[in-house]
Amino acid sequence: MGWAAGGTGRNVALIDTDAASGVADSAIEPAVVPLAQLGAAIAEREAGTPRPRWVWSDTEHWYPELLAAGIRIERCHDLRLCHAILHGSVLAAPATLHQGGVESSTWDATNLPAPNAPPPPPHAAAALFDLDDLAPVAAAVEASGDGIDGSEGRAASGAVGSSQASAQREGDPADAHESFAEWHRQMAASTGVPGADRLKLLLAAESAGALIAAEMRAGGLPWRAEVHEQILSDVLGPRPQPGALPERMERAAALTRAALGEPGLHLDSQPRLLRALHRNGVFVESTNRWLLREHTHPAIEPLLEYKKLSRLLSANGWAWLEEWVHDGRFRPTFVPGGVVTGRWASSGGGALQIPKQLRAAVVADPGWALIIADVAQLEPRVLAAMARDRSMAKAGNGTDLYAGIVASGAVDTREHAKLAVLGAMYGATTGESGRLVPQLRRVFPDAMKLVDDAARAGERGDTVTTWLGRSSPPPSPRWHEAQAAATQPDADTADERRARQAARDRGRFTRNFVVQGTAAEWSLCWMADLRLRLDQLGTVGAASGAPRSGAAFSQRPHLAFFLHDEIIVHTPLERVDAAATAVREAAASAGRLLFGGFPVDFPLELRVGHSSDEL
DNA sequence: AGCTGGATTGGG
DNA sequence: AGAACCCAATCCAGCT
Repeated sequence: MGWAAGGTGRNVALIDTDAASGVADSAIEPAVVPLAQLGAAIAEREAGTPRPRWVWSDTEHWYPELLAAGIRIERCHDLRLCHAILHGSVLAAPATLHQGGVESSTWDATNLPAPNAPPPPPHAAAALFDLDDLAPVAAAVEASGDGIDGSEGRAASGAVGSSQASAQREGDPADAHESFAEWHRQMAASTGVPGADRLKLLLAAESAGALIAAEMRAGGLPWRAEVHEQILSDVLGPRPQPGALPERMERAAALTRAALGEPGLHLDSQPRLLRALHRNGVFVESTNRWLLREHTHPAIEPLLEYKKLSRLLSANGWAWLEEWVHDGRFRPTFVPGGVVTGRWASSGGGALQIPKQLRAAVVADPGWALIIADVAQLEPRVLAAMARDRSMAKAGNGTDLYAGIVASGAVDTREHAKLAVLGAMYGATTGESGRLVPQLRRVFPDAMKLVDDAARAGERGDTVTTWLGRSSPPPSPRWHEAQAAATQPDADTADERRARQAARDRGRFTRNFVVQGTAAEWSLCWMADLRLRLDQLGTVGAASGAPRSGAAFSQRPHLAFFLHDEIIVHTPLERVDAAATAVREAAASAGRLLFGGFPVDFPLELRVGHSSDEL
């Protein structure tokens, strides 16, 4: 069975996508469930076999409340994220989604054309994570008026009463029918095209990522506030009164001001600080740490100390702790697909920039452990697999790809191997890295051809596409203007220089895009696969007490953190070994999902322990 | 008062 | 040390 859900009012409409398949949209009558009973309705269908794939407008909108009620779902299709992928992808059949003038990369139901794509063939939504998943569920939650009872099969249209409800119906992207129609369009766009399998895998992985992001926020990263506070007081001094600076900062500031002979100097103002430095004979262009370090004035050392402490205080000080850590959990907001390449972004809490200094605050609960796993040299391994470069893949057999590259004879030291590989992926042209790249090109021509081709495509203004089908954005109008200006008869050397510069910049972007984006896809598959494996390990002990926030994770191993190529799993001690095995197996599985039988290793550095500091 | 862009520093 | 790619968060300056 399958269900679509949508809506933001007091009632939620569910469409059985199997029953509705082949039925004209106007004839589809959603089952209406009061919003308060949505959790129970979903939980009931999740308990069945096979479990449905929920199709909904936006995981971020629907899932947190379900999680708070202790309800998890196994799989979904996130229309917003998938629309963004399909809208930009050169692999997707364009007409189905682009028709009607949808320009925004964000799915906006108010701009969508009337559904005109034929209903997908039965089971079209079966995704690669479960080829036997023949039961997509579209869940459309629909705003409607008062007095609707929840009997299945009842027409939602009869429920529209108040003008407020009508207004919500008109423009609500979560509307059941809109969701159902958009789902049809997305299936049409991703079915029967070359590369459909990859695209479907990407849509499934992206949607799983949306579930994981919500679950990680709900589950949280175990964070000991008292350990964090101890670090702060050790480094900054005791917590100051509001408005006052911590002792150590105050001292560093005073020493700096004294050395500069300006007792009233405001150190946080770059222009004023710069002028003061100049007056003291320190002729730096900026207050950048590396520039300052080259000078020997007595103000430099305390100033650098002040800047370091200031950073800790403002980014991860007591205020951060109070805002982001509650009940022993750090709950950042992860933003799947938030970066053009497909990497995740974060919003609030600075989840992607936790300084290593504070890692000691990440401590497992009593009776629990942390599993911290990261992939060694993920991006070059992904590159080797994409390019089917067997020599480079072979260099990555074992644990250290850079050592393997040295063994291949391309370069002489591990440090040079690292510089050469990073230079190849980032497009270095100068410096030591730039000089080493040609040596790599000689030994790994296939891998280098892939990134070089991507760079040339970008320089031409073409889009490039990741392994699973996420395409780079096209060049901006400004970019085209710069290129056009350089080809005019009256173009001067400055025009030409600008155009060449813009082309090269874009070439470096597309060069990196294919590798970074495919690495992000590997990580998504790793996590999505791991999530299902961890769920199969089941809960431990007896669930006790009433459901509370986070109850969905209270007794089971769960993903607690993700950062590009690293994950942290928080697990009951009884499940440590099984969870660690799952982490490894999921990595191997991700490699097979993306690259089939191509012989490429993705070795994990995997540590198990109580505190992330000791690991 | 609120926005934008620059500078800086943390992460991969 | 960095460079070269992708970011977020903070503070400040300068603008409307």
